[in-house]
Amino acid sequence: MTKRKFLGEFEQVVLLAVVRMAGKGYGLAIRREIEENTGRGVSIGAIYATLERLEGKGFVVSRAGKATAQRGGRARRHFSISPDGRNALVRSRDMLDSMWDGIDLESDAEAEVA
Amino acid sequence: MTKRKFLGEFEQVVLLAVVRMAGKGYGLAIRREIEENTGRGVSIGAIYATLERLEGKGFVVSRAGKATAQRGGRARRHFSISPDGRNALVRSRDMLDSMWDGIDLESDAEAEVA
DNA sequence: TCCCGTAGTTCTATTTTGTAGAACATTTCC
DNA sequence: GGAAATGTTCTACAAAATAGAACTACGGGA
Repeated sequence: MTKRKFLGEFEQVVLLAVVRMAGKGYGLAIRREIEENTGRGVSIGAIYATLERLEGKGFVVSRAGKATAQRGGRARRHFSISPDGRNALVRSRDMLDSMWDGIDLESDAEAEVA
Repeated sequence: MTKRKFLGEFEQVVLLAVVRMAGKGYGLAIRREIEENTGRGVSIGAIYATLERLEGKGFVVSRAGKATAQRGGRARRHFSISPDGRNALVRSRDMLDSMWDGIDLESDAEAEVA
């Protein structure tokens, strides 16, 4: 029961997609958002599993959309980020930033050690 | 055997620490580097497991340090990043950056949806 | 010499995350 | 009523994260 202190790699991505969709995000749309923004292909199962976990941790909240919208198909489940989710995102970003700080990978200045 | 396209969250951190240590990094020192930079406490087992995995993927290389150094204790195992590791780091960073692009979590401008 | 302390790495175990895709649900339109 | 469209849930499993005990190896003193 080791409580994690930082978001997983994919959790960050999904949570950011939720933020981007500004409350209008739902499974398929979130997947699209990620694919369009990053070119990264993801399965729908991966999206929901992650969303589910994020909800369990209180980082997102979901609510059922109106069933009868002007289209065919099942009702959407909309997701939005919570204050805790926002904090988690910032914490993860800051942590990574502090590790990146001062690093310049392009300049070939890697020290060699005998 | 689903080949992952991006580094895991902790893999990124460890790999960055390896870069920071500029070839002089080894297990305990890498742990210290992470803890000092981020305040994040990590077990030594976590460090080695990740380093091992990274090496298996060809993202770091390790070489045994001189056994008889001017100190007690076992010989160190030094790690340095590989060109592939550098690419992986950049890819992961860019992917996250593209998701963060345009987002401002501080400004309370989250849309509410009815 | 042998024990102790120090410095490091390995090993063992387990939980959490990440991943895919089939199955299932719900609504519209012919 | 059945097909097509749109979504979500379920099932399974691989990979990553995590902890800490065990083990290894050297130096220094009694």
